[in-house]
Amino acid sequence: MKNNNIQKKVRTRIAPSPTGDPHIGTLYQSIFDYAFAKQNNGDFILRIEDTDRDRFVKGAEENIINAFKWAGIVPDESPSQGGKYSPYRQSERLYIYKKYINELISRKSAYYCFCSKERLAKIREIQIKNKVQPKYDKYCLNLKKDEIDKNLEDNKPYVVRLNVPNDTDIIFDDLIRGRIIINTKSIDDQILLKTDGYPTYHAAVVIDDHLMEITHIIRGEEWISSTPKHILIYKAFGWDIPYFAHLSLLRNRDKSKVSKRHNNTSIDWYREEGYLPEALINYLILLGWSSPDGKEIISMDEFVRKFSFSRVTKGGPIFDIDKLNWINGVYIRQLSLLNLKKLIIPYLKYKDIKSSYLDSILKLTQERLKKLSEINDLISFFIEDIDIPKDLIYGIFSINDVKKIIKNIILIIDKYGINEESEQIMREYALNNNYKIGDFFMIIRLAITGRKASPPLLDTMYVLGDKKVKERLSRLINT
RNA sequence: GGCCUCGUCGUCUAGUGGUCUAGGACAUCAGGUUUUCAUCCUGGAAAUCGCGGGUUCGAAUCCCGCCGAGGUCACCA
Repeated sequence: MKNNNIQKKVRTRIAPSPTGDPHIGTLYQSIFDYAFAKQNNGDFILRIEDTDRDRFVKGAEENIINAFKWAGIVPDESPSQGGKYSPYRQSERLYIYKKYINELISRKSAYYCFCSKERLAKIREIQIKNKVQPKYDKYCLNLKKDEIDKNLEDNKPYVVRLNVPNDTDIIFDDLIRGRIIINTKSIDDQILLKTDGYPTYHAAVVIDDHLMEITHIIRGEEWISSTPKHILIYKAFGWDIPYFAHLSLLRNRDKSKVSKRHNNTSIDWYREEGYLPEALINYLILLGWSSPDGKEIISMDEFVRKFSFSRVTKGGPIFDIDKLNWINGVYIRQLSLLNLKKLIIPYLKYKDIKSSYLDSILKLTQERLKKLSEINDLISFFIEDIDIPKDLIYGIFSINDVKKIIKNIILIIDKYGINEESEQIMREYALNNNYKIGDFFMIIRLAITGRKASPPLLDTMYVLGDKKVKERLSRLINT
């Protein structure tokens, strides 16, 4: 394959369609586009592919841009920032496509097609019945010039199709998969311009990628089979063919392409759940690539430095939320108290906690968090009143023992306060009365926190303060 | 169905002819960190390298065939 891109500035792009929520698969692809571009001091471009007016969703573009901003993947050029190759929205580039598609027609690489949908459906039906691959039969390729002119004059609806040569091997060297050969026998005369005047993806993507000087097309595996169409278009124009790299697709548990039915595919969901963007990106990196030193906790900066296509994974990884949770926990634990607090406040349902009180609580909670959204559940007993689980408590000791113990604890706190000394005295008390230490402290924990698991008891009591602690303890024995 | 891609522990992966009785991580199990949970530490179980042939003194690694999974075959991207 002839290629002059080697000396050009590296430029990659991500080209999402504004058809719904910002998709996790889009982010996955973009980290590779971004890393490769940055590694080579190149540019990473965000282009919006909104040529399908039926599936267009209002506000989707803004959501995509915000999701990328959250993830920290900042494009060098995009519809919102602009750039040298504006506009970056395909719907605003219609005049460009028209011009180039007309050029293709004049070069005889493309042709007008006036076939009705009914006729198309019919030949399709026959082909399927005869078990041959459904393909357009090139009927309109042989239209006479005056016929075409008349149809155009009559405003007869038309599309423009790519004239795909018959039985030709299209060869390209994928940066991840090596040489791929696809014969044009399996390729239809792709529509380039739709009746509504919009180009199809295939036309727009090639024209834009060329005009925007994209050198490396890094995208999902689902595009492999249409790559020959794109190559044919590049060749028809006489343009340099960019490098292609096809990433494997993220999978559901059942191995199908990752989808809403089985997974949370919206980037927004991960933000709402309280995944840190750095953790999500780290996880996505791991799914598609392996570090030469085997390191699994890796930042985007490090990825940019170490990335190479040869270490990109070929198999389609199953999205495993358990591992993401682990990574997220690692990142949360690495946060400074100040940063944790800053990040967690949007997730807090308790809005009027004293700052210093929140600090004390967070110190006890940080290493127990896997997701920021877990915070409310984890700290509720510090803030709200609790239900004392009497059944659990009296399942451990008898009512009489419990009353005796609690009374003593209150006495100890009255006398010594909450500190290591008083804890030691509690322990001795338990020992002297032959209470199992674990059980002994468990009933205190249950009485004070309302739950079987909590941060270390002494610390918890200390943060809660002796007034609240005593109030909860007495509530248990007074009812 | 045609074409294309892929196939190592449950999951993500390392591995590019001998150092592989296949290494790491998550999850899981057991123990420890003189009270729970979490963190941390230690250890265990877990992959006949999809299957069958070949090449070779020697194959997860090379070749052939098969099987399985996925993708794609739209006036969607």
